[in-house]
Amino acid sequence: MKTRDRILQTSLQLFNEHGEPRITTNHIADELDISPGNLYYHFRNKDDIIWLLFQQFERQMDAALQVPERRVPNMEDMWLYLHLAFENIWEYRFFYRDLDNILSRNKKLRTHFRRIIERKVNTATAICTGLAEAGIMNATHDDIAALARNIAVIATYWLNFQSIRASAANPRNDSDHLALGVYQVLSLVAPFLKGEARELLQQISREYLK
Amino acid sequence: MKTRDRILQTSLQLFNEHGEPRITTNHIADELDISPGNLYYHFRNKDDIIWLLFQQFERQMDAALQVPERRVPNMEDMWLYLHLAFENIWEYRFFYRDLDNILSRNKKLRTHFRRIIERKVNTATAICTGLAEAGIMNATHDDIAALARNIAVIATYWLNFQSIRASAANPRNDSDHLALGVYQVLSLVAPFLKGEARELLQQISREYLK
DNA sequence: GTCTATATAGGGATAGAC
DNA sequence: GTCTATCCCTATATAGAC
Repeated sequence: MKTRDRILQTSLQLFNEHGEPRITTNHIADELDISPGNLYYHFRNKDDIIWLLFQQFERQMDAALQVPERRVPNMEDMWLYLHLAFENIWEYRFFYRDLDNILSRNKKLRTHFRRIIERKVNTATAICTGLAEAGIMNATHDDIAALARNIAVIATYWLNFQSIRASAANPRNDSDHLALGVYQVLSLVAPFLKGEARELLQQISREYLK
Repeated sequence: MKTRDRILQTSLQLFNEHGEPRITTNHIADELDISPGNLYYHFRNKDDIIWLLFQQFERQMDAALQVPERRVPNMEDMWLYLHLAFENIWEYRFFYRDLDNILSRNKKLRTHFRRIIERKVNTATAICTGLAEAGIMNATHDDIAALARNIAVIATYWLNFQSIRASAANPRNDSDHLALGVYQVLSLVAPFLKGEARELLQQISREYLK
């Protein structure tokens, strides 16, 4: 594996574990048993590393947020869709932990991140509108607008919320947090669904949280 | 006004405006036209200032999160309740901007903040259970549990979410952000309400967002 | 209570040898 | 590509005079 890639990989891991502001370029170099000078041969500065990591994240997120099919999505689609998004966020969670801090240092990154947020809102709106038109969902235009914003907030901050709540006394493993996040988003949508779809969703949720 | 209080006030203002990590003790002293040494006469260190500010916040939040009356809360109660909570968060928003960062530095603060979060969830649960028992709300125990968590997430992170989305091109004033936050939370609750209560809520929301 | 001066430490980043 | 050595800067915090 090339040194450049090892730096990226190790940075991601350390950032996720300890938070980006606490990890210095020296820490990264130490962890890799390379010199700080070597690190600066491969990257201009710390923000450069972060930018590269962000681009990886953005590519995966763009892929995850696509709604490829033309048909109206069903509940299983939504489940899969959310799961992919949450896994991605989990993989690059350092980003979300210090979001304001990181975005305020880098204008380009801020623009791109905002685009991801808008895309979350738009995709959620499109799916819900599709469900409403198909007669599966019962919601007005305003309902859907508010719902889509709430979906985006939960999808963005759920892991942060959990990491504050989670206590050492009552540990859960990582995938539990993701599953609960998906469940929380689905429970936002559920009350707007009509009879059968709603029950199907509850069934999936129960299965999922076991 | 005592120097000690001026330090607290100015710190809060600078933290809110620029973010706590970017404001040093020197910045605070500069802004007040006092020496750094003077600042350290009044406070042991920066975390001491933050802790004092947190205690102010906690006191106000505890007051806001009380559900004093014994009667079942109506929609206007909820509106008022949420509004107080959001105003409080807005006043100490620096805290929420770099939440993980600040909590990871101070264990005592983490414990207390977690308590506030739990209290948000519990109060939301209590109100919803009250509404359900009064026949105003239609929701199972599990519905309410998920709903209360979502309410807490939106109430905690809405302002962060807005500050990322808000663009310089389309400025809104502060109170608009707060109002929209209250609306977002109410729209979480609305679909579980029965006929009249739901319409009353929509009416309040419309009035509120004008 | 307040100031000036300063110690200490750490992070970001570069120069130049190998 | 990689290392060693080092520079600069900034932030926290203290000592001691006034």
